[in-house]
Order: sequence, then C-alpha cells, then structure tokens
Amino acid sequence: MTSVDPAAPPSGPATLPLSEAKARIIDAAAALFAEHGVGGTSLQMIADAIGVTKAAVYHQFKTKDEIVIAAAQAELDRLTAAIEAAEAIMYADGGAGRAREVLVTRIVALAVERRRMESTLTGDPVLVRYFASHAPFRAIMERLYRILAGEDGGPEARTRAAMLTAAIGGAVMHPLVADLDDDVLRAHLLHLARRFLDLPE
Amino acid sequence: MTSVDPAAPPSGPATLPLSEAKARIIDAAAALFAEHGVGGTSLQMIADAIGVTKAAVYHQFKTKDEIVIAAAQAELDRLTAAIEAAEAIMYADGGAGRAREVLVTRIVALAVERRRMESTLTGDPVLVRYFASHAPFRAIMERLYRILAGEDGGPEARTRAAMLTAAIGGAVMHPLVADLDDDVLRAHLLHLARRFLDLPE
DNA sequence: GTCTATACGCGGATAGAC
DNA sequence: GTCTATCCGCGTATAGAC
Repeated sequence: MTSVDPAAPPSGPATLPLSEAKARIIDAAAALFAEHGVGGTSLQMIADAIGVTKAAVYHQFKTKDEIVIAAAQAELDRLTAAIEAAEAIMYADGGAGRAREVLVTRIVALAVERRRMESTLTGDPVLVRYFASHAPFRAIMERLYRILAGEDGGPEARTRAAMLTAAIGGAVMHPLVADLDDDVLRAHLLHLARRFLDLPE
Repeated sequence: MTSVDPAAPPSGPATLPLSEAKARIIDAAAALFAEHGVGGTSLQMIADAIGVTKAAVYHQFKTKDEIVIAAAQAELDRLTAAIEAAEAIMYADGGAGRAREVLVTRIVALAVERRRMESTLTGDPVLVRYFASHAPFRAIMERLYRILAGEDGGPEARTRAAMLTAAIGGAVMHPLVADLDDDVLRAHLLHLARRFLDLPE
C-alpha cells in the first residue's frame, strides 16, 4: 500500500559525547532549569553550582542558549529513539497501526517520566524558537508526524497529530493531574491517547 | 440530577478599567510580547514604543511582571466569559452535555483567534508561575474543569480535561497546522475536541 | 584544555526633581 | 505623570595564567 521511502530509514546515533567540563555544566544547568526555569537561571548560578567562575562556563559554551540547547538535546535523543523504534516496525511490516501504538506508548512514558522537566522543555521561548527554526529538530518532528498522521497529510490528520502531541506534553504538567501518581497518570493518558487515535483497546 | 450549588453562580464583571497611561503601556506591551516574546521585550522597548522613558513606565507598573500580568488579564477575561456562558446553561437546565458543548466551542474559537499570541500566554514562565500560584486564576480554572470533568473529579475525568485544554491550546500554535486557515483549523479542532469528549456530532 | 581576572553594556529597579 | 540620575546584577566578551 504505502510505497517504500526513497531514502533508507535514518538511524542517526544520537549525539557525540561531551567533554568532562561540558558534561558537568549541562548536568548542573539541567537541574537548575528544572527548578528555576531557563529564564530564572543565570550563568552565575550554574557556575556557582559547580564551583567555577562565569568565565569558565562561558569558555565551554559561547552563549547561554548553547547550554540550554545542549541540555535539551539529551531529551530530544530519547524522543528520537522512540521514533526510530516505531519506524522500524513500520518499515518492517507491523503496519501503521502497530507503529502508532508503540510510538504513543513510548511518548506517554517519556512525558510522564519527565513531567517535572516538561514545562522547561516545551515552555521556554528560547527552546521554542530554536527548535522551530533548526532543521534537525524539524526533521525529527517530521518523522514523528508521519507516523501519527500517516501518508495522508490532510488537515484533519495533521490537526489530530498536533492535538495529540500537545495533549500529552501539556497534560503531564497540568495542575489538574498534579496529585496523580505517575502510574495512574500514565495509564489514563495512554488509554485516552489510544482512544483519540482510534487504536484498538 | 446534579444538585444546585450552595453558592449562587458567580458573575464577576471582569476587571476594572485602566488609566490612560496604563492602557497605552499594556497595548504597546501586548504587541511587543506577541512579536518578541515576553523575555525578548525590555522595558526600554516598551517605553520607546510609546515615546517615554523607562522610569515613566515604572511609575505605572512597579515591576515588569505586573505589565505581563495586566496584558494577560484581558485574555483571561475572555475565557471567563466563555465559562460563565457555559455555567449559565448548566445552572439553568441545559445539562452538562450542552454546557460542555458551548464551552468547548468557545474555547476553540478563542484559541484559534489568538493563535499568534497563544504561545506568549501559555508558554511564558512568568505567566505560568503567576497563574499557577494566584488564587483568582485557579478559581477560574476550577470552574472550567468542573464543567469539563463534571462532578466526577476522578483521575480519568481530570486527565481528560487536562489533555483537552492542553490539546486545544497547544495545537493552534503547532507548526504542523501553521499553514491551515483559521476556519479550517477551527472546524477540525472543534470536531476532534467534541469527539474526545464523547459529545454527539 | 581549563580556568581567573576584568571589563562593557543592557535590563530591571529606585529616588527624587519638575 | 514624566523626567534625570543612579544602582546593581546578568549576559557577553577578551586576555592571559596554569
């Protein structure tokens, strides 16, 4: 039915490992971002957290944005892994339905697992702008939507995909479900997401 | 079926009108926020836009956050109006189903209408923190969720309400539907939202 | 390759004159 | 209500020590 993609399914091996100094910085930065938000975290705070000066941090990353992006990249890699798992099924034979099932399950799990950080990742203007404009991210999103919406890139399919990803990402950080255990939240989220996609229960 | 609420349905008449100077400031600020984001808009930019100094702006609003909040308040008032319309139906006799229908229709319309500003409103950390902590906003959200989730405040109902509001708010600013006309987007959004709530087509 | 010292400009914020 | 003047912290940036 669906003709094979001209290009082989991409299998990008995530990102290159970081230097020691860089790794320490993004570790500290990620923790601070989650607590104070990106805008509320200064280079000074990051430097203090690992016991160096601002300039030392600046030497590793030329701008604050670079730190933010590097910290987000690790999360993006996990999403990429989920997409590739779903693509593997789709390109093999599992069919679009099964691929969607796997993708949604993993995205829900990811979102719940990261529910405290999620607001930092999806809510920050710096990241939004960066991700919206940078090609690699757009390519990943393209693959994600292709699985969710199928070859049919019609308005309704695209709207549905947009709603679903927004629903999952936005719901986990919603005050209304703040008191739910991770397991409970994940179960309901998954159930409703599958229903939204007309996947069999 | 549902017993009447002990308290009469609240009918808060939005917000008090602003002074001339204040109104000019938030008008200019709202335009700049939509274009550059909250974080990318400085007091200097706002001051320049209306031809005064930073200090003059400061005289009207003690902090930048106050400006952001005032600019957001107008949008919030529109949401409140939608909620009150739905509540009126519910408290009269229309029933929860009809109330939900009205509420979802109006929220979808609002979100689409504001799709360019939506990211500023829901995405900014300042607003998120403010709205999450401030009582009046929480009260409004409480009313919204009560209509969507019903008296049943169970985990699934709450998860569903959280997903729906996140889906609508997040979908309108999604790159995937950026090229859709307002009318088309609104129609699909409404259709899918109603389906998600099990409302009759 | 990693850090310290130091500086510049901008943005948020305040005090007090007109 | 608006201004001038001023303060402080932060992001940015460079030079150079280890």
